[in-house]
Amino acid sequence: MFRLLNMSSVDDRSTKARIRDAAIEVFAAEGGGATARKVAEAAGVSPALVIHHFGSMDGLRETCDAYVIAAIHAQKSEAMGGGPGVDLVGAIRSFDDHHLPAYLARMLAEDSRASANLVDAIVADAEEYFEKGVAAGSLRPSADPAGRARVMTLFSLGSLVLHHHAKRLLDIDLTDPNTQPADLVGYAGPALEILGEGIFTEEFAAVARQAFETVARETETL
Amino acid sequence: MFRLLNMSSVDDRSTKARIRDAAIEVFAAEGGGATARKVAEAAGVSPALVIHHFGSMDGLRETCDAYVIAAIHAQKSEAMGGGPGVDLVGAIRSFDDHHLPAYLARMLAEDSRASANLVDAIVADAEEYFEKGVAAGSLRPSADPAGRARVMTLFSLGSLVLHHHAKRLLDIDLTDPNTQPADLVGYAGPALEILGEGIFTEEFAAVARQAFETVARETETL
DNA sequence: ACCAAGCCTGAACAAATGTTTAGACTACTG
DNA sequence: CAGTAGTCTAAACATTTGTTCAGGCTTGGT
Repeated sequence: MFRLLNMSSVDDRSTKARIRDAAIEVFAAEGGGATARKVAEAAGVSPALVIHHFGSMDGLRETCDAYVIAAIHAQKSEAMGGGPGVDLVGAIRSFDDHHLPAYLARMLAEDSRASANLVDAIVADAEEYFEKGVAAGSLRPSADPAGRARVMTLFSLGSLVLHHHAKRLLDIDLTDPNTQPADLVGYAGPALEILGEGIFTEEFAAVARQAFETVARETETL
Repeated sequence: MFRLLNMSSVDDRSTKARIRDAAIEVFAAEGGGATARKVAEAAGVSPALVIHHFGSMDGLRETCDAYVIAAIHAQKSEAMGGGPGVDLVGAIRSFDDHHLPAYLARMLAEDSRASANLVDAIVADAEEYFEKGVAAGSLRPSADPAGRARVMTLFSLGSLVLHHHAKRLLDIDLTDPNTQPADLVGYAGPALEILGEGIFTEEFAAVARQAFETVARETETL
């Protein structure tokens, strides 16, 4: 009854979009425990309408997945433009919607095709960007550029997935777009140190690498 | 009916232990979608018995959490003895039970008190071990030892949580205890490079650090 | 041989789930 | 104004969930 009033003055999103956003919020908060009724309540509609618009809960899930993936791809080019380039978490954090990074964190921890495709795309971007970094002289060349990009992506996204622990350990909310750079000191400081000079001494790194290669070769010939 | 025969010749675990192990397997595979009936089927018992032994599904979950935590603490001292020390994933991978690392990965992604306590304990160990590494000359000293240990733990555990992606990207199963060192080349190689010398060039690391500190200080004084 | 105790199951239960149905209300179209 | 399409809800549906109940089977003690 107040639909027109509400839509024009308060919320210009379509009902379908409002349900989708509510679903992202609920999925982010409750994970697998999200139900059609919880989503409906969060969106202020009936459970039946949720199904009506998305066919099924699986359909809703797929829509949410596709939406966050699209949002990431839209943000990507912008995020890739400035900054140090390796600050993947920072790029993800800079979404308009607060609940999107948390949804993404849940999504990454699952073994779905959607998350696989997304990670593959992120890795491809990282690889390309690392290449530019090397050419520009900001990144060291690597003996295995593709592998380095992959492992670095695992590190970065892993931190995002563990954002609850990051919050507790470092008092930093990696999913909050309102976090200021100053608040990131606890994470960015050590990360910058690790990625700037490593953590191994040169002697130990050499020894470890050699030991590793030896073991690898031994096992290979078995 | 064949209970005694089975127990003595094939499986000497108590029925309760068998249910617990089956539960770990199901939880690891299905996550939140694990049900009492699936656990019962995996254990070869009735759903009623699952509840009889553990009171409720929550009770079963708590028992499983406590069990893997105990297993980790038991493994810890052994794992800390040899190896490079930073190879947290390797230590976790070396469990007897194949499904334990996968269960752990699921557990870490959740915001439970059990996972918080576990991560805190792992961080404490890492901190202590890093200290020894610095003293022994294998690890560089850090401007923020505690922070470095925390961020490194996030990197390591994050890779474990994302083991599905690691498997796809690097063809490595971080949860499989049977993985040979040679199979880890794709992960350990880049990781060793990153942690050995960093990824930033010295010039860029200096610039980034300075830029970061400036921004942090600016925001602070606002 | 009897009894008590523990292990275990099949059947049933209430609650919650995703989904369907029937219909009310609104808005646009001829 | 009639009608048609779209939006939305209340109620009901079948299914699945965790859990309970009553009782059968085996074991061990006396």
